[in-house]
Amino acid sequence: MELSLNIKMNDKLFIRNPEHTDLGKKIILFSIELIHEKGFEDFTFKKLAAAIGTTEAGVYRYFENKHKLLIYITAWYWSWLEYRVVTYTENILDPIEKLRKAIKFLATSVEDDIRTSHVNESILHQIIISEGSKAYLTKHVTEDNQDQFFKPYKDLCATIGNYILDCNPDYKYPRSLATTIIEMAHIQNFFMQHLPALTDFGKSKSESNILDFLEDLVFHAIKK
Amino acid sequence: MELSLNIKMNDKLFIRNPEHTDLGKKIILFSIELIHEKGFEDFTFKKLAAAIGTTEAGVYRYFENKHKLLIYITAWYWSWLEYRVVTYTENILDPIEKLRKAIKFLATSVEDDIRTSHVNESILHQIIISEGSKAYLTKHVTEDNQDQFFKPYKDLCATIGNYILDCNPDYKYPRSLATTIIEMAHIQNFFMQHLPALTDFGKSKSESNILDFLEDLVFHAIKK
DNA sequence: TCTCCAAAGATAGCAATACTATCATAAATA
DNA sequence: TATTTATGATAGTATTGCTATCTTTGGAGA
Repeated sequence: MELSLNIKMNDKLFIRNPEHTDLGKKIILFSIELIHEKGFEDFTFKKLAAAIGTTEAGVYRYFENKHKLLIYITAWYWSWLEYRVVTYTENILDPIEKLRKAIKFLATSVEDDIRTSHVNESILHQIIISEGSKAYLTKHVTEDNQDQFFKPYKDLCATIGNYILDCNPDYKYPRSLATTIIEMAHIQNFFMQHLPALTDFGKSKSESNILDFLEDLVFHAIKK
Repeated sequence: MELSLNIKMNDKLFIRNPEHTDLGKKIILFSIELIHEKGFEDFTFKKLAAAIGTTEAGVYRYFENKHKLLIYITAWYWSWLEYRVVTYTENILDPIEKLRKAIKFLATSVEDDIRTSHVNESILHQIIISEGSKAYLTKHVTEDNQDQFFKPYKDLCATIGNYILDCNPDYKYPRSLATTIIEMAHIQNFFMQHLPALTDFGKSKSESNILDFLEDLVFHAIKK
């Protein structure tokens, strides 16, 4: 039996749907590798084309520019992550345990998901940490938002926000706490790796410490 | 009486010290305006030179590239902010009140500081929110860190971390909580302005709500 | 007052980036 | 078999991100 997982993407993000063709899938696969290797600023469609063995024009047939491609892969990540969080927590009845498990999904590295052959989730997670916020930190965030590019992130935020409300219906900041968990999971991870003086995890450099910090933060915040 | 405030900057950040000349000060002043107006990606030294009335080569005599200039202005901001936090909280004896005041400084917009004629702090604050993290979200963060470019941020983080420990010496994550306050003050502000569904402040769009959220978060976290 | 020297202006040039356009060809489909 | 559709191959253009060189100017020291 062959598993496969398909995520429906906003079709304003691309010119031609990369999931529909071999070249399209290669563009996704190699762009994740190349952005991870060079960083988003040094990543170009020309280099991507060379890595794939196609031409620059070939890539431009799929994506308008590299920023749209970044939004595409970050949106894909949020969709995939929410799918995982929901799937793996749906049979947990205790809301505290449910939220705890969700935090774990948000704050922990992932193995490559074999159901998605054209995406390496492990590297993608690293990209989200280092480059993810560049998807929305732009002057055109409002137009991009009107085109619903950030809906997957918002959906995840709403889901986690509801988990928080299930623990404490009176808590006043469920969405802001949800984004705090998500953003801090990434930022503390980046700081731990590259600017350890900005964290308390410099010595061990272990993800489990970030998890402890976030759990401590969240469960104190929502304590009745 | 004329006030003036001078912040000593890491001299690896520039080729020629911009504080020493008229043109240098103009570069700082106009770059803050232009980055705010166009966003960092669309900001170029050519456009900056045109805005100032000098030439591209003129700007390159002060800064190696636009990324060094971004690090310069963010580092300046962190130094200036720490100076303010320390100055305006040093006579508060109650550690809880001291931390509360510090959070207010971190999470609230500023008026232009008249003691620094070549910097508009109010616009600078907006830049830090939208572009600040791009200073360290690069592939060369490690080299930049070795050159001590992020020391002002680390110093601020250590200061706030100590305020936290003054409230509760047993709290296990003072630095991570400090960066959480600082980063979330900015991210929640950005989300409130541009992606309100990611926060609980979309309706009022008021900074005081962010402040309430952060205070609630911090004082629950460090409660003995 | 002269000199000289640092700062700035003026201009040129070059490789890379970020695209757009056109034409040919191969494979899939009707 | 005709005709879309995807890709390949190639060219071209404006802008970006620099570096280099030569000239001018305005003050500080002799």
